[in-house]
Amino acid sequence: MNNDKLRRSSPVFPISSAIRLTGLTARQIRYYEEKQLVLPARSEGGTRIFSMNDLDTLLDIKMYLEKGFKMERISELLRPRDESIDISQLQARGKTPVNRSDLSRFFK
DNA sequence: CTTCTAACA
DNA sequence: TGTTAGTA
Repeated sequence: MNNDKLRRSSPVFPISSAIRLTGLTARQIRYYEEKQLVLPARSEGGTRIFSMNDLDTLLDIKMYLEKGFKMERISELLRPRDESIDISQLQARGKTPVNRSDLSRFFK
């Protein structure tokens, strides 16, 4: 359903949650935002609010960096996640959407 | 919590 | 290039 897409893109987590859930540092997360790899929303006070999609993206960034990918390459791999792009469009491009909102990803 | 600058390998 | 310390 479309409700899933909405829930997954709803900004709800503060950076402290993102830090604990991804194992990244605040600086790393801000650095990735600076590189446009993640685009968290902002609260009224100016703090970052992450959606589940953002957290998934951060986990992917972490995984790809461990595999030695350049960030430039990672941003290419992550681009298809934009909500403006439909799954059918992804398939037309020969790219497979990753399972999202799988909480087991946050634990090892 | 934020932003910014400078520094390191 | 990716990350960090120190700062305000």
